[in-house]
Amino acid sequence: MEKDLELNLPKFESVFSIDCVIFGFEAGELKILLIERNEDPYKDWLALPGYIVKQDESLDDAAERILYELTGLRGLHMEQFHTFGEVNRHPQGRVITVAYYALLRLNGQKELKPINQIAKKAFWHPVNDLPKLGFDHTDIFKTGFNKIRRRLGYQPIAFELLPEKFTLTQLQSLYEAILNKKLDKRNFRKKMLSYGFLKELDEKQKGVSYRAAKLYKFDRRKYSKIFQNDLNLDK
Amino acid sequence: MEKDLELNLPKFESVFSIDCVIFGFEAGELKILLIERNEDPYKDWLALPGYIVKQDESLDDAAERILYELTGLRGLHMEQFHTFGEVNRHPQGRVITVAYYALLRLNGQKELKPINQIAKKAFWHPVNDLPKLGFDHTDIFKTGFNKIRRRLGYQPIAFELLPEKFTLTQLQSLYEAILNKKLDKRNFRKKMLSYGFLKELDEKQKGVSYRAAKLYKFDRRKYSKIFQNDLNLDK
DNA sequence: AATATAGTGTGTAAAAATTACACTATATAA
DNA sequence: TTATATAGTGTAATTTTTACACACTATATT
Repeated sequence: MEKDLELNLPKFESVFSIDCVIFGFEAGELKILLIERNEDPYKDWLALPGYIVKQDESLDDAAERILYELTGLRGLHMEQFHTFGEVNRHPQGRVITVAYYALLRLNGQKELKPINQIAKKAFWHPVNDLPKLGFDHTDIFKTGFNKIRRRLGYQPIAFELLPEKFTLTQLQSLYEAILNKKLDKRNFRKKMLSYGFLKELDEKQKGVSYRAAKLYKFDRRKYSKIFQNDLNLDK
Repeated sequence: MEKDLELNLPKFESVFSIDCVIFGFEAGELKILLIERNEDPYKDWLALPGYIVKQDESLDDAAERILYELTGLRGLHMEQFHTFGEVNRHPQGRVITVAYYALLRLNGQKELKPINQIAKKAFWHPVNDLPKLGFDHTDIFKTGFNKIRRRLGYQPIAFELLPEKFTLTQLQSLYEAILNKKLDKRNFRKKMLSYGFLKELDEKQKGVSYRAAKLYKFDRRKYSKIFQNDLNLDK
């Protein structure tokens, strides 16, 4: 940690903050939401969107507010995944941070506009080839990425990253991006369809210069029914 | 939350604490470590072992210290599993708590002796039929129990609860206790042995009034090798 | 010494899930 | 019309999971 970052800044005794690891998927590529900081410490550095929790708000509420203020995004379903509490992780003193993640569909992205002045700008960056980040945010990102990779196996998180209507190839390439490996097309389709929670639509892809693929959507009702059975009808 | 608990106590603005959900297994029964509090708020109530983190210690260090001071236990491998941060979860003000879990073998338990005066006593209590706990500790316990239930499927946590040498029946009844369902004996053994990380010893159970079972131990080296392969040699 | 008791230890066949693998179909662009 | 780029499809072999019942053995009891 750069020691000169500490100069002339107030000291914290006991503060909690939130940091957000927000994934997006676009053009077959998995991305993460970063800000350029406009405030010390780490002014002008790239970092995860994150800030201090207020006295009278829950962690979940703080996460939603902070993400909104720094990036203009709101209404995401975020979940905490780890709390980082090393003594010297923040140059101004003792700050522990609760890290949240969310997944977001990036179809035809509106510009990201920070609401307050803490962030100079907010933007999407591919998860591969991530730049150096302020604080311990590189660690936080890595921990979060491992978490969603795990979660992909037993929770329907992929659909949060796709447009409402998607092709099976899009779904597969998302899985491949998160798991970082190639999957077999026929086996992937067989398996996904066998779950029974994908609804085939009477519609096809448009605007492509090759055979258009069928569109599907995720049927959350059916998913819940199946998932509940898994939990309750245990033998 | 009982409002009169707030009377005459100092107010906290911003404090972090640790709470510990420690599981033990004894006589076929899964237990959890509780204390009887000797300090307001919730004086004389039962609660999870937990207390406030100091300025100059990491969360992991705090967890170890606090568990030791309240119960006399130390050297456990603890891991955080969730952070609880509702605004009013603590009657004295804003306290967020990072919850940790650990698993412990209870073979021929030495008495539990709190080191400082925060806890009147510490004791093991069966996880079924849990009494009412102070703060939001019942929620914390439930969240922790669900976590280890999940983790049982992909991490070798069961062995932390058993003595070094154990029988397959003991292992099975531990799985049954955590998962809260009966398993098939032959299938369970076949599967466990097929992993190849259980080492059969040249030794048998002693002091039982029936055919003595073979003893096994968990071979962590072999486990690591297998587990690493799972992670790296992905197709 | 015989017997009761209580838990140990073992095998197989059927069903289900997973894997590996390659070609035809179709939409658009040139 | 032809080139190109992706969509869409089936099967056999292998592996994993499931369901299921009885003989064995050490001790305790009579």
